[in-house]
Amino acid sequence: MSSAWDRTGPVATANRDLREIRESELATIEVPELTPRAKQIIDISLEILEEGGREAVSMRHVAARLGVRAPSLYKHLPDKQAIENGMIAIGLRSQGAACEAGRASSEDDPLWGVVHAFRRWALEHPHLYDLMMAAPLDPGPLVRSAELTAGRALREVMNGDAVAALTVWSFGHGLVTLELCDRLPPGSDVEALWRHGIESLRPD
Amino acid sequence: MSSAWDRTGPVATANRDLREIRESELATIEVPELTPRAKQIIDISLEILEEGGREAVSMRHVAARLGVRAPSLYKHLPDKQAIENGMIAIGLRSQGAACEAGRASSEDDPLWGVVHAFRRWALEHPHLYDLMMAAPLDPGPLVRSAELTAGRALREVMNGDAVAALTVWSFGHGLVTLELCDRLPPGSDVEALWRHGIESLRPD
DNA sequence: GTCTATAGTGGGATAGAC
DNA sequence: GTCTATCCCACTATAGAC
Repeated sequence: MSSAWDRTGPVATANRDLREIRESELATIEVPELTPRAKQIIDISLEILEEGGREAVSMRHVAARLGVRAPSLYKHLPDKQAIENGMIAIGLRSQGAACEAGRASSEDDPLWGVVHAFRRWALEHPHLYDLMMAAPLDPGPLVRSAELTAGRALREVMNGDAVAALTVWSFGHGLVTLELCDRLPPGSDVEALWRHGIESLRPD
Repeated sequence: MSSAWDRTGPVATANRDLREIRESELATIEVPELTPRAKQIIDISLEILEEGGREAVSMRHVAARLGVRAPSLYKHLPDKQAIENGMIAIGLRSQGAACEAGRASSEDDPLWGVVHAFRRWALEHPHLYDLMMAAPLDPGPLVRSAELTAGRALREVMNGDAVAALTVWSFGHGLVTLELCDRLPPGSDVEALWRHGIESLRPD
């Protein structure tokens, strides 16, 4: 069974740029430990989310798939928000790892490697992407450290240029959202949109 | 199902002038009339939405603000989806009108006029923007015609270039969404992000 | 066109027994 | 750690009286 808690390795930082700022914060965060049972509950919730979307995740459904009753969950997690935060943290780390892998596997064009991985991950996890992106993030250490991990590959590949990196992120987030919501005109050449956007925003 | 989609057919829009395609479809759509009472219900729902977000809009709340009971609403509208479609249609038309006004009031740089109006409208109507963009649109004529109206100014200002227009839309939608969800790093120069993105994506 | 009454379904969460 | 029982909440929607 694949561990949803995989992390990406450390990244070398060079100058005083966005990379260094984020890395230094990441180093100060202590992520609280979850019990094995709590992790299991979150993994099961994730399965239900990816199958049925956000509304499918209820304490009753999660408990049922675990073979217990809903009240039992409260012995392991304080409330439903804790489950959601756990799912979001896993999603952010998974997305970050995918982008990092895309960067590493595309040495000649690492930006495109990251972007392609970003898009693929979102299309493969539409409901998790929705959960991750639809609301402000919980400021707690669990989610916060995962958030910093998620953007690492893009920051790296944009050489820590904050404006350039956030601009590419905005474009990619917007386009993948339109794709997921089926909002592009029928017959649109989606690949051409990605190419045009990224080539226009690529740093010189 | 979708009579509006069927009129256009699966046309590849990528290499054609998006203006003509959309305008010709818009001309064929007959928007169904709503009774005055139905319009009033939708307007009240819109007030509640803008104040309290999507979850605040329930048949009970809408009815309460109208001074009636929830079951009475069903004499004027078939179900809750009809209310949501009405709100979405109003939102799309309002956004389109704002962008059109922005274009007209910025003769020297109409693209920037549209983009600025787009951003301002979204920041002023965050919950309505969320409702409009968070899910696939109902294919019926009411929403469909409003959708075509919404993108008119941007299509015009991009000279009907579908790829360029949709790329700018993706960027703008992504960035304004990140703004609304408070997902940009603290201290980000948001204006700089808009400038950098739009100037990079602006057609020559 | 509005009302009362209600069906039917779902949700999060707690208390206390075992 | 799990259970039963329960609370209280919310929601969409329908039937039928007035």
